[in-house]
Amino acid sequence: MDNPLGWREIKTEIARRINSREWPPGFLMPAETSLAVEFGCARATVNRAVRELADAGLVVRKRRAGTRVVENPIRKAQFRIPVIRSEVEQQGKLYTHRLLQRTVARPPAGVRALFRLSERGTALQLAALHLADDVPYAFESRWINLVTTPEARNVDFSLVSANEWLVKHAPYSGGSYTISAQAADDAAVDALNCKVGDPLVVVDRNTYDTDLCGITQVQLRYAVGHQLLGKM
Amino acid sequence: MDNPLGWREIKTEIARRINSREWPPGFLMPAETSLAVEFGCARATVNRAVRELADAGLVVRKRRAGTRVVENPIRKAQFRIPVIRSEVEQQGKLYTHRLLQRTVARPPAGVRALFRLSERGTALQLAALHLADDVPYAFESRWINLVTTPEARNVDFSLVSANEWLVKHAPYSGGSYTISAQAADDAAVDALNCKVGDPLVVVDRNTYDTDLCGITQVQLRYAVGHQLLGKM
DNA sequence: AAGTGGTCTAGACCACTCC
DNA sequence: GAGTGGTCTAGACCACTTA
Repeated sequence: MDNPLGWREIKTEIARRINSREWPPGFLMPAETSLAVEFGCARATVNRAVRELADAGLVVRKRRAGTRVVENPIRKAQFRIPVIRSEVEQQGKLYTHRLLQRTVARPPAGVRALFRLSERGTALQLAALHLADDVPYAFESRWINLVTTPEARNVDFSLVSANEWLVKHAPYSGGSYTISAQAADDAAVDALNCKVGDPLVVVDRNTYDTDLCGITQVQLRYAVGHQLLGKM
Repeated sequence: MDNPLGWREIKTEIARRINSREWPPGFLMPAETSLAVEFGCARATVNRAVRELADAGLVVRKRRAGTRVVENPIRKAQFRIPVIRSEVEQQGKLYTHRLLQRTVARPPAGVRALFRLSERGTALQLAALHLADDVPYAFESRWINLVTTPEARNVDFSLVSANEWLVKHAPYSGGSYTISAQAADDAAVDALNCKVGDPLVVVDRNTYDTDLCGITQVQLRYAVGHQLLGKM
């Protein structure tokens, strides 16, 4: 060993051995202590490197059993869900939004379950349009839980978009989403200025607080041709 | 302090303070050393906790400047891109696939650039259909770089799907993808047994080796109604 | 029973950046 | 110059799992 190796270099070197099949799928890697000797560093440094590889899904670690190169690498793709304003402004465009609808109503069963509401419970329903340089960008249909987030009742969502307000004012712990393709219906046609039947990227998103009680449920229908970008 | 606190508990506690607005957006957090004193642990333990929060995008760390609660939390969503076989089998269905086309041809300009080919260079072109319980699941159109992956020329992709083979035999360093919604064209109609114009979820994916030279380019068109699931 | 990874400690040095 | 996070060390104990 010439230089003191950092965890990044060790991680890269191990990743190289895995990619080059020097350590093929299923291979049982040397223990941390052995690697520490090989690389001439402390065990903690190796640990950091291998832990990152485990986070990335390249290896699986088990106490006593050791670290194995994964058989079927399940790649974890990441993509960022920014506030739409940032997304638009990063393209160098002017972001605006329009509140189309705001009512307090009884939500459908799915949302009711998510919010843990009784059959007669109500929630805040919003519809809004996000625009980039005055061109429709995404059409938002949202329910907000007034039990977990009562302050939302008095917010003027024509001034602040619900997304931005919630991000700054609602507690947050996690969420789930689904991406699908749907044909534009009449509401979408009006809002997004497209034709009936046009294929739209649709993102449905649920957000939970720390008790896993639903805070908000939102459906975003993006304008025709929109692409979600990601990395692996 | 009663018990010795682990980094998970510290991470949870700090996340709580951020979610509860006790430490609002933009707030300058105490330094690691202070937190170590408060929590009665070593600085490295606090470091681990705060580093994870930084990875999750809740705080931003800068040397000398300290750690700040982020203003516009950009949530990183993750979703898994498994081998389609696993995806189907996890639903308790029988996975099969059919090779529809296999040619060596001159790829379009986009693929040529990705693979760093000359104008007259060729690559392997595949079309395949993935089925779940004999029902069309996804239609795959793929180009494979025969420079980076020459062994692909002699593989029988009617026996092993290209995805599975590449995952096990091609070096890998990274990739990018885009998700969009597209109307079904004639080819998709034939393969996926749908109607012309039906909205389909389409995933385009590029994969690179360690030199950032393209290995494969693939487009997956999922059957009508397919949803991609993710977590945040 | 033994060997693995998971975690923590107390200390150290360095790189960076703000003052 | 001084204070922050980034990293590394050498050692320790523990939890877990397999043999």
